Amino acid sequence: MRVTTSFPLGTLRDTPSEAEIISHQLLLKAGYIRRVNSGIYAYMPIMLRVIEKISAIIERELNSIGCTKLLLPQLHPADLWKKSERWEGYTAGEGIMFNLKDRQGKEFGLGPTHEEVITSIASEIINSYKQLPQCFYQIQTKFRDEIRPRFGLMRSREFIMKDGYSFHYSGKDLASFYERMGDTYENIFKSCGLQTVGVEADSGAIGGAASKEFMITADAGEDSILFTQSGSYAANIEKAISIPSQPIPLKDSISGIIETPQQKTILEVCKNNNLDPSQVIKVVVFLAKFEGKSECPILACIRGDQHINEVKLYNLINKLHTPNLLKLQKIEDKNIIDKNLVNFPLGFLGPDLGNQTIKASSNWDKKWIRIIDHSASNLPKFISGANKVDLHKVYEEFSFSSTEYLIEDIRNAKKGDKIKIDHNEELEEKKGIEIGHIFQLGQKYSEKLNAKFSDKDGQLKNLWMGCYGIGVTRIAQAAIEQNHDQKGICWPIQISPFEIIIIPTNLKDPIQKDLTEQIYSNFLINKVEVLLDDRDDRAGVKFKDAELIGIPFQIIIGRDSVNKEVELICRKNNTKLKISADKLLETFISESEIMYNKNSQC
RNA sequence: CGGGGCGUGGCGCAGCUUGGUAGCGCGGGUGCUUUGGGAGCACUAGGUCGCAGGUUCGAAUCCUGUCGCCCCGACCA
Repeated sequence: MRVTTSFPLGTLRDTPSEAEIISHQLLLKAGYIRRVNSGIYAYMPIMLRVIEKISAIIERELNSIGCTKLLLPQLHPADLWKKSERWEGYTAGEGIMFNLKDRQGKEFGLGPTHEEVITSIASEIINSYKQLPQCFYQIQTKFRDEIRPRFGLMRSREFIMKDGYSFHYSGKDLASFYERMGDTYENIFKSCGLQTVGVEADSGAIGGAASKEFMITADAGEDSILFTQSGSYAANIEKAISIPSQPIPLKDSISGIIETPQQKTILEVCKNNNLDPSQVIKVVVFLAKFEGKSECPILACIRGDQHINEVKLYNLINKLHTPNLLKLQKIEDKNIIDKNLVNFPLGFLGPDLGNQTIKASSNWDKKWIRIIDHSASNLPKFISGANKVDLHKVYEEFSFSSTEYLIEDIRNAKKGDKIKIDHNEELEEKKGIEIGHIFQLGQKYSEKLNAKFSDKDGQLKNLWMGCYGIGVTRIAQAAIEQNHDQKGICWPIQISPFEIIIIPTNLKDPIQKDLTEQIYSNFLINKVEVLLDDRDDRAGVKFKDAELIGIPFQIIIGRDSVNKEVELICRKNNTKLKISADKLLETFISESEIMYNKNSQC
């Protein structure tokens, strides 16, 4: 490709002010993407090459384990989503599915994910266990009406994703395929030249049993991951399970009511009364809103030095109740409290708060759902609110197991926690960018969409399903977050738009020009992905642009052309090799091979 | 949705307090010079100052409304 005639670069001198994180700034400045609207981007030619590189790697690896590529529609009829009971959750309120009506008033959604569509189609073509297992995938634009799009392609409203769906005759077959897919994902990311970590994950709105996320570690990441140094454990903080530190026992001498005027937080209570947070149980109130408008108030209790994990709490409540849980929110708003609760001493709540605090006129359920975390359930003696303003009290021999309390894990694991009692390894924390996620869906969708097959015994059974996503455009940006320097992008060669860029420093010099053309055509003939910067610009401009766009190798053709000598430069570590033009191709091939094999090290 | 910030040429910004011919740097075009690290000189094109009302002889500037974007949070794959 020639910059002047077929491949305009569109680099910018200044960084557009809208970009905050480095990878987003570089994508814009180096001319890879242009913003069209909030969370909507055009992929420029140079970006498309990166996308196609990543896609090709994904296709190669998935095909190697027998997956089949197809292309599904983006307009999804509402009926399908109503069958899976996701329509309301995905469109109402803060749902993320764009939706619209056709000229006849029929409702449609723009596909944010494709479980419904693929399941309904698979059920039509899969009749017998003999056709199983089967895995279909596509690489296509997804639409999500994110509440707040941000960081360029990291969280955009329109993005390219590889999504795959597998079908099985048993949970066991699904589980083994899921493991295989996990290995394939590792290969894909390694083939892209990326460092990733696989972590246990919450399965979120997609639902299902096991799920694993693949993260690129980077400070700009939106997720927190907890892991042990040895690699024996790694999980998203939403899912991570650990052992909390030991509580400090309360003194025997303390008992009865404690006056705590204006002390509404754990910290204030501890500071003023010489207590440790681990001696306190905090009571947090939530409201669960279910599909069909029913609402239940929740008392969630946890040791004072720990934090409630709202994802765990959400999943727990969703599991316990039949209508789908739409929303879980903390009750803090005074208007809501006044309307639904009476004698409600917020800030001084204890675990024995009575059901009579819920007003008869409220449309809430008239009974608190009571949940306590393991960290607090067996404290023999603890401090908590006395259910009266400005008072706390010492609870002794309060038994959660004999009351209406559910004892569950609703706690955020944290840095420094141990993962096993007899083990000294402590959890560490890092930020990560989620680029892949695999799920064992089980039979959730096949049940709802009536997707059945005949088993060996002739009985109709629900298909077992898995689903597997990779954020293609997100990988591209995350790769930059992981591979850049002060000058610009340093692509891993595996996903770089070109392998090499030729920079003639002065095209008016006929010797340089001839040598440039000769080298360029030689590279083309030998199928090297080469970009020729044939602009009539000063050398400095071309050097800067080449560094900015981040192609791993540069050939500088300059003064030494008279002697048929050029320079070969490695973008990443800036090594320069002065070399005869005759040996250029073979040197490049061996150098680039090293780079391909060594995961983008020169 | 709550809080904060910003809308002025392709990009980055000044001008607004105190109303009076719409500016600067970069980028674009033409010409000459220059040519290994974002060149110099000269000429040049390009803007309904987000939009709509209002105040005024006169509004980028003041007032009201509205739309959009960015950041933090809430929320969410």
